[in-house]
Amino acid sequence: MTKQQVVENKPTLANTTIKPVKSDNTLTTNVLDMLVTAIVKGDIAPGSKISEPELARTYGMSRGPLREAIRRLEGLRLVELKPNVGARVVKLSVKELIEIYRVREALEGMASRLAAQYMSQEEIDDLRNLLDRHEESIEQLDGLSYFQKEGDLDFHYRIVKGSKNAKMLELLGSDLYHLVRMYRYQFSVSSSRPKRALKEHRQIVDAIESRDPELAEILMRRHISAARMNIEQKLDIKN
Amino acid sequence: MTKQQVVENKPTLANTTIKPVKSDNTLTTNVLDMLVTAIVKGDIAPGSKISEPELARTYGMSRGPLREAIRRLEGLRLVELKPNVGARVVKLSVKELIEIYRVREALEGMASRLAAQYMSQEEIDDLRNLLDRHEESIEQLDGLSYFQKEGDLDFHYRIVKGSKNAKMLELLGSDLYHLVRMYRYQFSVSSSRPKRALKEHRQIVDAIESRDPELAEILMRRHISAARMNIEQKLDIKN
DNA sequence: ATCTATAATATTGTCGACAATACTGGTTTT
DNA sequence: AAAACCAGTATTGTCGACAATATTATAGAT
Repeated sequence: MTKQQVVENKPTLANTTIKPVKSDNTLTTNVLDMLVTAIVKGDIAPGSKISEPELARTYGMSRGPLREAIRRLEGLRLVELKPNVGARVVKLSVKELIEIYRVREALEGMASRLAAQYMSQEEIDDLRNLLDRHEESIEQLDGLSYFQKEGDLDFHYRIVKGSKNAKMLELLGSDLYHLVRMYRYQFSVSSSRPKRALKEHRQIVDAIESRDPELAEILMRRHISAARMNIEQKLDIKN
Repeated sequence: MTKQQVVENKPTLANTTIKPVKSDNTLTTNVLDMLVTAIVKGDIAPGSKISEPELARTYGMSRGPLREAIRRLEGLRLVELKPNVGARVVKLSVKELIEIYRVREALEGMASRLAAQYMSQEEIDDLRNLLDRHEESIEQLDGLSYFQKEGDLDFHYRIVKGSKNAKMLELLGSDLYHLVRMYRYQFSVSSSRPKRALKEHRQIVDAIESRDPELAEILMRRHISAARMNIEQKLDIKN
């Protein structure tokens, strides 16, 4: 009888969208996971320095694997490395956040276009279910924070997956969404018009189900563009 | 008196567009640069396994820094890591290449749009000079290989830089262009209609100089889309 | 002879120690 | 008092050795 992992199937935890729940047994990957969530949730402050000796003591391991994990964090754009000095957690300015939204507009617009061609009917149905659950969450305000923090990205992630373009999934999943989530935790984004957003989500799904790539792309671009302008307007004063 | 490694300063030609020629004195970054060019140029075969002991012997260093470099290579998507097994050089299928071109279409389309807004007149002039040089290269066939292998990406890189969007530059520069170059070396891409491409490049610059974001995006998307279809047509048979 | 199981080998994972560089505080100089 | 210099300390960079895992080779069974 092997160590058959019973991976629980609850598909709504915070990190399900980003990485599968397999707990690797190498120290590097373990500490990497921990550091990712710690950084995204702000437990390690943005802009703060990452001390190898301190972390090694904290996690009870040697510096070797830790350093490797840090090099991987750099690949995820969550820390910045300076030779002979060390790693600092990225501190995202509003300017950078805006940049990310421009990238998302381009990338997810294309993803929607492709999803309109390649997404299966089953995936579309699932997506509609997801949106129904989001609607409930919005009605009763308790689940509201979930929807805003993670649920929204869930939707976007599924569209990208529906594009069947692995490279796009990789770029968004491992480079950008981490940063977006980090931002949301950091500024504890109050709400960017949840009902309006939900409506836009539904329109996008409609376009996809109609197999209208052109429209799907346009709607997604508008949707993300609107979110960007919302941020600009809300945060333009404090750099 | 310690074993002060004298690292030679050869400014690895191929990667000039991508990263500035600062020769860091840390072993990890040095070997990283070497490995990047070795992989991109195919000196290390696609799909082949990366042996830590072997490379350590080759470069005369210990496995520690080497492992860190490999972790960074993973961030650049040039190798794939499997725990307890090791790293393999990515082997790009035509399918993945097509995916990359779809991503480029989206991303660089947006980059062109932004460049039409933010590129300085000086940058535009430089760009025109670059295209003139490309034209010469095409006339006399000797420089032709340069234009096709590196010059083309030079053009695209400058557009992206002109967008003033650091995140986009990061994604394209460190994630995608390496792979595109790798592909070109690998398949020694005979030529994708150099004269036609040059003409399209000029049209794009025109649109940027006219400060017409809409048109700049459309032209760039068409340009990349055409390149993609060219590849599809040329390579669709063999997987 | 093919397949399975076990042993030998090689490779990856991890650790602690030392060297090289950056940072900190205090002293000296103007 | 401000700036420059210097010593002491802490952190990062590198190394070689050992442990854990995977791969290969050998031996045995059907």
